[in-house]
Amino acid sequence: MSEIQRPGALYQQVAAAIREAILSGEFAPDSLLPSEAQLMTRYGVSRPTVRNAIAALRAEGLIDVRHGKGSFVRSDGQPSLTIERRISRTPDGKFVMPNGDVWQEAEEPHTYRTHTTKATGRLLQLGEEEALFGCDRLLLDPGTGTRAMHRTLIPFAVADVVPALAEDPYKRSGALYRQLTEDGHKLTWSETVRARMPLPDERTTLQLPDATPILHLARVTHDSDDRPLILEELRIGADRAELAYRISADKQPARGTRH
Amino acid sequence: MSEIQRPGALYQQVAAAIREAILSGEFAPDSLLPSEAQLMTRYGVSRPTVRNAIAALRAEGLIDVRHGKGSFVRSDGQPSLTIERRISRTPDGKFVMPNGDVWQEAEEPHTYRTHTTKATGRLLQLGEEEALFGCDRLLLDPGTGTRAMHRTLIPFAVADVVPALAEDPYKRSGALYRQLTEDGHKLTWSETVRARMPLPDERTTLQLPDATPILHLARVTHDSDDRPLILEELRIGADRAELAYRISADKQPARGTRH
DNA sequence: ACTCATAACTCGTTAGGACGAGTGACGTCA
DNA sequence: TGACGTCACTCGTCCTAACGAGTTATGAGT
Repeated sequence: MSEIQRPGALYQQVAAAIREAILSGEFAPDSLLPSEAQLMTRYGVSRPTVRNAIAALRAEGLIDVRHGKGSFVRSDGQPSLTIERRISRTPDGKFVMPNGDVWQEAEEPHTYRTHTTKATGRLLQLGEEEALFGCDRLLLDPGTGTRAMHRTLIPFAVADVVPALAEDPYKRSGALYRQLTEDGHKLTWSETVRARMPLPDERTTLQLPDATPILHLARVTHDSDDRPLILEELRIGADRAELAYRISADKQPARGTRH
Repeated sequence: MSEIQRPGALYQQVAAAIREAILSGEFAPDSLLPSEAQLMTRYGVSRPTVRNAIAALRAEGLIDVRHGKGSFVRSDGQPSLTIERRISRTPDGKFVMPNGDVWQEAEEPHTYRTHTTKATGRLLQLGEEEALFGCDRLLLDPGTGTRAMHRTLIPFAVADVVPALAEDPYKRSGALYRQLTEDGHKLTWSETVRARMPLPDERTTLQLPDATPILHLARVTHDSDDRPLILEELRIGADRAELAYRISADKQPARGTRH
């Protein structure tokens, strides 16, 4: 029967006590926490209060709760998959996507036609409602079981001008890059990284645990004249994967980047 | 009185109905949702059920709830701050950190001495319990009000060998890089990006809304012989900031990256 | 017209109760 | 011995009830 007094609401005091016990190591990772009934008597509170405290800890990603079994301290293990966001070429000029070979396609790719949104239009330097080729892939890393959602978007307007893209806009990235390079294009890439909570369909598709954000990457392939050719998006659970970049120190002065 | 029947629990059906209404535009961003009492009569359920549904939508980051006012549709605005993770040099060799000038120090830096953990030791290619200089900064972007937590870690063992670091390990990054370069070091950088839910102290320090993950960056500065010199960590709320990288296509074959 | 107390709304917290559903151990029966 | 059903334990869902606390509009009083 621990005494609690500190700050604010009862359930927050209970949550703080449990959190402290976890972070101090009293409850080891993967170990079973006391049941709701035990916590009720231990802190002298009602079940809603205990459940409220547990809900707070779940939202922090500190514990996992399994129906019929109990609450477990989540092991804050490192991500098991490091995704190198780099593009390499073998001496004979062939593109090699780091990690590109480990990804399998868990389903048949889904190809479709769509239009730019405000967000995708901005990245492709287009207005809204511009026509696009779209291709969605569900990728799977058999080694770790990690899943990722991949999307390729190519504007009609670009495919009209670039034969390599009109031929088959639904190729995989490495094939597209190679084709473009063979046609004489000098490619550059820029990538933005964001994180957010998953929508329900992303949560089920990626098989994410509670309180797990997703990393959302947007990679734009540019031509030598800085015209955007391809937009690729990758969504992946942040519990299993991390991104790795090599940072280059170029000789040009930095430009302003706020927008 | 909308009818609901679909899947699983009652509160999930209610949550799905509200979510659908939001995503379909029936409830515009920043608009006020019906109150709990109204939702109770509208769906014919009790208050706990309504609150459970609302809690689910909060955890998804879809709505914000303000005590005494109501629930509001969160505007899924783009991040207002794009952080260029690039290192540039002016023609005379001076380092320029993109965005480096916009950051102010919201507090006096906190310097201390600590030891490697399993995670930081791995990045610095050291064992555990190796002595480190530490410096924590709370950064502030006055333009957007965005806050970020920055940490610099330098091993004693490195400072012993590299005079530029022993002199003052608590300088800001740009000054450290310049000093090292003047001393003849050829620097390279690698960076890993992860996302996770914030701990309570991070949540308050960074002033984060509900269901907002943080982006966690770890940048390692390497010497020309690939020895790690400096580890920098940056933690920032994913609601306000995104990261931008330029991806280089180098000529070397890719190495395996799984670990 | 202005000030300020009150009322009426909002969500937040806590309690108590009841039943459903997943899990695993135990014991019975074949 | 083995299969299987029961039971006790876990968390999940749903309800009623009451009060606290923040916000805003209303209206009375000055």
